[in-house]
Amino acid sequence: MAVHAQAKGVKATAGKPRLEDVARMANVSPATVSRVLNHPDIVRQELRDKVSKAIVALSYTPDNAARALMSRRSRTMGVVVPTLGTSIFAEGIEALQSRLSELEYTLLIAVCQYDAERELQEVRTLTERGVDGIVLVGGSHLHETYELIRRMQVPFLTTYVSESLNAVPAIGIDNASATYDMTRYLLQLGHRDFGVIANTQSSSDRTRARLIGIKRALEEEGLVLEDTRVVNCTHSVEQGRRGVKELVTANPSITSVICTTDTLAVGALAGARALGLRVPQDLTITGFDDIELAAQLEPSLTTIGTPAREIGRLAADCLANAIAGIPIPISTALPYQLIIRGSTAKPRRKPLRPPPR
Amino acid sequence: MAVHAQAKGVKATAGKPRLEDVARMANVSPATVSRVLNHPDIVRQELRDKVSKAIVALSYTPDNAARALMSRRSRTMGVVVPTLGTSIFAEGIEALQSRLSELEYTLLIAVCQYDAERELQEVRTLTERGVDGIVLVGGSHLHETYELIRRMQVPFLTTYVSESLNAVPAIGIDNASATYDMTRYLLQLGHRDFGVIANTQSSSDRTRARLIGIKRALEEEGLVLEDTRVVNCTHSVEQGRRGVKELVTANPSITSVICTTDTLAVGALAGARALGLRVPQDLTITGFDDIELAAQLEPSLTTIGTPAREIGRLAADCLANAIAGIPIPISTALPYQLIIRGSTAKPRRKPLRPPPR
DNA sequence: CTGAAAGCGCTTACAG
DNA sequence: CTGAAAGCGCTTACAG
Repeated sequence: MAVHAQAKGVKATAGKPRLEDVARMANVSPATVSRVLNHPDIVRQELRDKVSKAIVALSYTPDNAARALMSRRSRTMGVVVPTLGTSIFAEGIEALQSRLSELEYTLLIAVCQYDAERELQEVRTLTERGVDGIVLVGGSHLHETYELIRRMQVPFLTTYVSESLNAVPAIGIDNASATYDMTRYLLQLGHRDFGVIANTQSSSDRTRARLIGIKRALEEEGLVLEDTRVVNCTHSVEQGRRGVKELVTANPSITSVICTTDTLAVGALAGARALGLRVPQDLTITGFDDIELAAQLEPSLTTIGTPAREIGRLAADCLANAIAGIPIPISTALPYQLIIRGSTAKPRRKPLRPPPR
Repeated sequence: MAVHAQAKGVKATAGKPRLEDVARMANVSPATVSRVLNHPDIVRQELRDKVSKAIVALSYTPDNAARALMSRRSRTMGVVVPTLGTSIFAEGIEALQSRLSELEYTLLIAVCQYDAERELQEVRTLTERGVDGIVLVGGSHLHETYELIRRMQVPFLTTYVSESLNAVPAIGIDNASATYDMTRYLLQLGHRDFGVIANTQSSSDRTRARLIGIKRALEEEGLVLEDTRVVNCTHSVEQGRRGVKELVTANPSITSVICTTDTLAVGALAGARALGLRVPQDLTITGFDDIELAAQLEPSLTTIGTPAREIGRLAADCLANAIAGIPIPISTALPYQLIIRGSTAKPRRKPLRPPPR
């Protein structure tokens, strides 16, 4: 008992100051200190000043755990992204965090490596940590993930796609429309003989939408994209490199290769080079995302620009609004950009020489 | 009063189950449920099973705010990075988060854009959120930042540099030694006439160390790096582009340009191209970091590889260990790699033509 | 090994 | 406008 009391005594002097310490110093009740912190307008000026002084004097900061316990609000949001290695996700997160910081929220981040099970696990952790809102990427998630978040009764939105699924608000771009535009541009250049490299193994909904856009544009011209013209793969530079070889070997008449991401296109560029093909003279190659690298490559990459920062910033605002009772628009379609650079040109006239070596 | 009671009744059925609900269902005291959760070994098997079943039946998850309030542990770590736009930081964060997740910690992330004031502000937020540990990048931080963290009495470490400052444990590489090796390699190729592009405006300690390494190697050969040979700039591709023009214009005899980061080197490569200079035939250019882009450029970039993933993973382990009472080594120097690619060659024989256009 | 009780540091009806 | 009191959902000495 005596020991306990002493321990408490030590704590009071050495430990972090508590609300009570501020109250004592300012000669008011703890309730008043709390009010100064949370609803300053309902406290008389005089007391407000006394309390403020005491807070500064003790350099008091409220304990967030206690605060969260009472208010049922952690002032923390959670996000799960497939990876940070792609600059559009890195940029989006950066903007999300910056904006949240301005709104006085912190950001809990998790990476799932394009693995839906892992995403569920991370979402579970986030909900257990009591986040006030959740941001995911894309529209394909495990059923349990949706359920879990719904049970939490927490604002939730999906990013990088504009199409809402399962009534979850979405902020992003119309992927199908973007690849449709890209394909129309290539058709206008005169291309009729296409190959596609698509990371269908992962992030399935965005890739699927991108494939749909390509096919729609081709069909309008009476062209059909045969299965042999589509390489399905995972998401890596290496897969792009392999993909272009596969396509050109199987279909030497191909003049244009559409990749569903820039990462794949970077690989395709390298693969074309390895085959002795000049881009864009011998082969046109396009990407999607406009990663930082795209403009710096030789040739620079024709691609679709995604407004990643804008997505992140908007996501932050929408979550904060939702908590304040303002509903999140079910679908927010942001403008994308068709960025024409050096990797696209009119189709070559002559057939391809058989690959050297 | 009646209303209040009713509200409570509703809550008990509709809201999240609490520890007490589990206890009631399992016919034990709340204390026992808590023990099953935290110290299962001191609970009799039979009760343990009953409690476990009740937990599953109610799909109970403990409230972290309450838990944190009692245990003084949030099971959350915090990290502040200069940016996520550089792949080495993105990779490091990814590895840090993955490992923390395995250790059942969550990660609060903040970005400071190379701004020390902003870093302090974000650290302040992290400490107020009650993180159990903090990771920063590099060794140059505001005095207040160190003080703040010290007061928090929370494990703290610095990453990407191996040199410990202010007694803060460091995990990273020896930057000076890395650029020393790089410079020696260039000297061995025959270069004697150097220029340097350095982002001295930001992340000062790492850049400073890198400059020191360069100068040490040169001095050993009796060479001096004059001030006109060093372009001081901020961190962007554009600055690298500008830097190389400045250097070559002022000193046409330069044969080799050392950049303190890959981002600058990417700009330098583009700048050289714009000047009509071939790399590496006319000009040798080197970077630092081995960002993803480095291998894909044309020419590919000679650079220093930093073990970012390893740094992140180790940081997670060290923080967790520190909480368990195992002290963090004051300095952990990880191996870097000199990666020789296509942007470096022997110096040209002839003087540079005056820049075309 | 288990339960009753106190308490972590706050917030917010309630009563003045 | 302010204070005394209850309580948020847990954990952990303490006593059995």
